[in-house]
Amino acid sequence: MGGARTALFNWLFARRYEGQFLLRVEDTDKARGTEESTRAIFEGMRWLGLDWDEEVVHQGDNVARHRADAERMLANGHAYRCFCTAAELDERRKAAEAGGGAFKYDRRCDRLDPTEVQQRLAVGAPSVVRFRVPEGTTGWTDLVHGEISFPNKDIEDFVVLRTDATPIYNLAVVSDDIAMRITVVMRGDDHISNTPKQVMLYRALGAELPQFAHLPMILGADGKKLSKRHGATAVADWQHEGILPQAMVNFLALLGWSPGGDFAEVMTLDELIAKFNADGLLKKASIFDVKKLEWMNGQHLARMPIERLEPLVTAILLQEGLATVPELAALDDRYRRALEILRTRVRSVTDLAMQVPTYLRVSYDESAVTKAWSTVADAIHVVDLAHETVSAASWDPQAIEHSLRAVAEAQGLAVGRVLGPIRMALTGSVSSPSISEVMQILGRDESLSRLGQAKSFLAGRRA
RNA sequence: GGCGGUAUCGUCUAGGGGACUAGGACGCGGCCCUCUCAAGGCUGUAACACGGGUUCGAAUCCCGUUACCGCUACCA
Repeated sequence: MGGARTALFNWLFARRYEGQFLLRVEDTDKARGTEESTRAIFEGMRWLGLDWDEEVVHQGDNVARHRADAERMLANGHAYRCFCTAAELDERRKAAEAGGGAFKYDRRCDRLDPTEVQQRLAVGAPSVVRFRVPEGTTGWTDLVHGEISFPNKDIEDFVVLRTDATPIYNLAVVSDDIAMRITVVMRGDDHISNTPKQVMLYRALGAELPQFAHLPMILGADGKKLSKRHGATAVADWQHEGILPQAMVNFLALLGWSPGGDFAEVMTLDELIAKFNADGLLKKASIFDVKKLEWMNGQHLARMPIERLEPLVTAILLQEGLATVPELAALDDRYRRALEILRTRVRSVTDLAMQVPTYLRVSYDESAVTKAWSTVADAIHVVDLAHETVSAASWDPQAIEHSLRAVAEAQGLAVGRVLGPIRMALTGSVSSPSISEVMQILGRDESLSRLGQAKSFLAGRRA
């Protein structure tokens, strides 16, 4: 989710200011990224509607340039060869920490005589390339945080090229950003401490600095960084929960960004693009509030064009085996009418789909039966009454409902005592849209048939 | 440990020295509407982390403390 939010902000920023949004897979560390996870990222972005300009760049394809950049720094004095092995460094680190101090590389290889370096290289001694951190302080103006600076003395000479000549993240990123002519870098604020190193690399490589914007993290309900433990953490998980992409985008956009002042929280993508600005970027980490996401989803569910909602519901219905194509076709325009009256009653597309089968067939849930038809004799009486009314009258659900109410009043019964049992007969449930709406969608024949079915069921109960 | 970042209702936030008895949204409670369930309307609950300054005046500026997070790798 954090990655999705970061991508969204980059995308919104690019779209708002008519820039370009570029996607790069940072796979420097072969052990990390798998093909599957990058595919999940692409799919998640597509689902959210975040399209990118230009072809995806794979960092791994640019290793030659990363090396060349390291060589350049070696040549212009911004970097040097270091022959200390990882094991040696480890030992020194441990020793320093045991003494209560912090370890910092002592630059001993920087003091090596040039001929000594040549000799070692000649005999094939393994080495890494280290960046020579200059004196002074390094800072930048962050779009989110304003001025940030670090004393260089707190930064050790860091490795930029490994023993196997593969680049370290910080070098690869800077090298690629320069090559791709990146002007704005928006990323998680866990990168703030990396930034001074990158700033130094830009300078050593003779490149202009991009603008940096460090976005706050997204946390789980417990205030800890979002992880698998928090349940649905991947974009696809929410898709399967029945969350709409536009709701997700809307929700995510408001996590760490605010248009400021009084504003309506439910916004379309276009509205978000129009309002998005760097000023509204917030500094504080925020907690992923599932309840609010669900509310937001309900809002979008109720507002989106019905013709876009329908196919989403159909897909779930078919996939879950809750309905068949002929069944839905038989419903005809009553399908959309059903969706129309149901959409304000649910908060997810899946919940909406679950409601549809009621208009295809009835089934009685035992607990609903005991609740709605608690007294069998009364239930029979009411259902029978309804059956008579429906069959006698001309088909006008509204009028029928009115006459049922009239009957209830005449007999001194609360309206609910009459419509409740009928609702059960019609929908097999204790809750539904209004009786006349339900009858409208079911139609006269189906309504009659369900009333009849309820009569015989209740007769069986009495016996 | 060092360095860096953050700190307003439970949550997301408005606020950028007086307009703040701190506003909105989600959630939660109540009321209205109502055949049920929702939706909708009205309403209640609830916060400036703490301590010092600066100032006539501080949620807003400065300093410190605390808490949380990040970096401190031949991870990204």
